[in-house]
Amino acid sequence: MHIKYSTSKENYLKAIFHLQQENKNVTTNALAEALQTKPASVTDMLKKLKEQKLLLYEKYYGVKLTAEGKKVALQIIRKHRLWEYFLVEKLAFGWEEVHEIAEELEHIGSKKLIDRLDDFLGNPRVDPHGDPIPDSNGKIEPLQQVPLTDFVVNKLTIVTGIGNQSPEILELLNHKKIAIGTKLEIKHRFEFDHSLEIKVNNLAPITISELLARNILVKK
Amino acid sequence: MHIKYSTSKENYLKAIFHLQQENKNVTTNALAEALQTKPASVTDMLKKLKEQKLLLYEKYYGVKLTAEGKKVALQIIRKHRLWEYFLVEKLAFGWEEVHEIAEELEHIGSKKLIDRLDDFLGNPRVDPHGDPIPDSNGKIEPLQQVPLTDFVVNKLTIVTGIGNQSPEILELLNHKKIAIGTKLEIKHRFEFDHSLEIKVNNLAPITISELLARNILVKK
DNA sequence: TTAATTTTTTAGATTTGTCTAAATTTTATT
DNA sequence: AATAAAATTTAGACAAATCTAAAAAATTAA
Repeated sequence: MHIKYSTSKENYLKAIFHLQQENKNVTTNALAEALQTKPASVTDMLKKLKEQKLLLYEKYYGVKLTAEGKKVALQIIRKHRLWEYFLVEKLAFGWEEVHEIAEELEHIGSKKLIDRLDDFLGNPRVDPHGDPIPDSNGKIEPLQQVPLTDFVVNKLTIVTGIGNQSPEILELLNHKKIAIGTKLEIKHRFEFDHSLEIKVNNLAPITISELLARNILVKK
Repeated sequence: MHIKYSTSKENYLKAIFHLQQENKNVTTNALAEALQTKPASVTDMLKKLKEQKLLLYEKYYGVKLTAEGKKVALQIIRKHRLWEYFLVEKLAFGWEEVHEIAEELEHIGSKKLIDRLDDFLGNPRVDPHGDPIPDSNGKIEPLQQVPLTDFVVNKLTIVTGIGNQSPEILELLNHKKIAIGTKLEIKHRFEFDHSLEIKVNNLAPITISELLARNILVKK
């Protein structure tokens, strides 16, 4: 049940889970990129994880987590997000500086520790980045995303998806330097045409149309 | 300055520091025992630590930490004790169950994290076991120890030293199963002859003489 | 549908920390 | 002081995780 996996293996499982989540192909190269390592090392590790029945792997074909692998990944994500919440809420860190520290803390083993921490923090449901925190059993709410048109003014958020995948919208988004993961903040909503003045990555404000805003999905 | 050492190396430095502190000979066997490993492995590691100027080592002679080695050891001890304090005071763990978890947490790198944690906890000066917590610069108060005769009733403590090292007292202590590290609690003080009724390691109470009690040094 | 390119895997090496078994040095005993 | 015992070190091996360079498979392009 509570087998202890190496930090490295835990990181592989987490990276695979995240790639799956984003509907990306979980390729050897993508994993190497995500884990800052070399494709050959990824192949080596996939064979070991398959050995341990944490994932299904047929060479050249790709990878899929087993139920057990998913369970392990979710526990790491739970730990990561609870520690991030702790760092921001209790130790007054900024939300942009906690990721690195949580990358270390997430590999601390004790389940009792993390369940106590969860209670101490008041069982938060989302971390400081707006990502949902899996519960003690690994259950996780789907990411709350809304069209930018429905988001409040003067609150920082992050682009989590694009409503319409046409080349035309992508061209426009590209021109405005908006992509998944970009930080956004609505500064003003113009009632006349419902266009929005927004800050992209904290740069000087720009204006976008309502139609575009309706197709930008943001967190929470 | 802030070189990152492996968990294993940090554990060696900490073990050496503790053995030095207790005025024990820092021998290869003692280290193997403390670290639950084999003497041959200790020799291998000592050569590496010497290489990195964390300690002085002449084969067959023994070991002594350099200033740098001591500094690293004290930072780990600081982290260990602050995390223990956190676990007991904030997460409601019992003081006897936190050591294991702190053994993992003490290897988390960020100095900023530990300084913030220190402030969050109100800069405690001793951990839940009564051991002093080194400050941010590695300064540590000497361990507060008092003769058992001066200790309060009904408060758990730990034997930290023996006042008189004669074979006679050691024979008696041995018979009563009292050694450094043993848990003690005074249950009653008899005014007639100042003898003490005490519990040793939470077993059935026994009685000891004032003379013996004066030679048992306990924490805090 | 071949050929070129990209992706992935294999083979063999390296580093870190560990081990066993044997050799060496130190310490204790007679 | 010689010998026995204990402690320590060396030599050689191993597992985990990584790497480089080369080979193999899959994909893309001509």
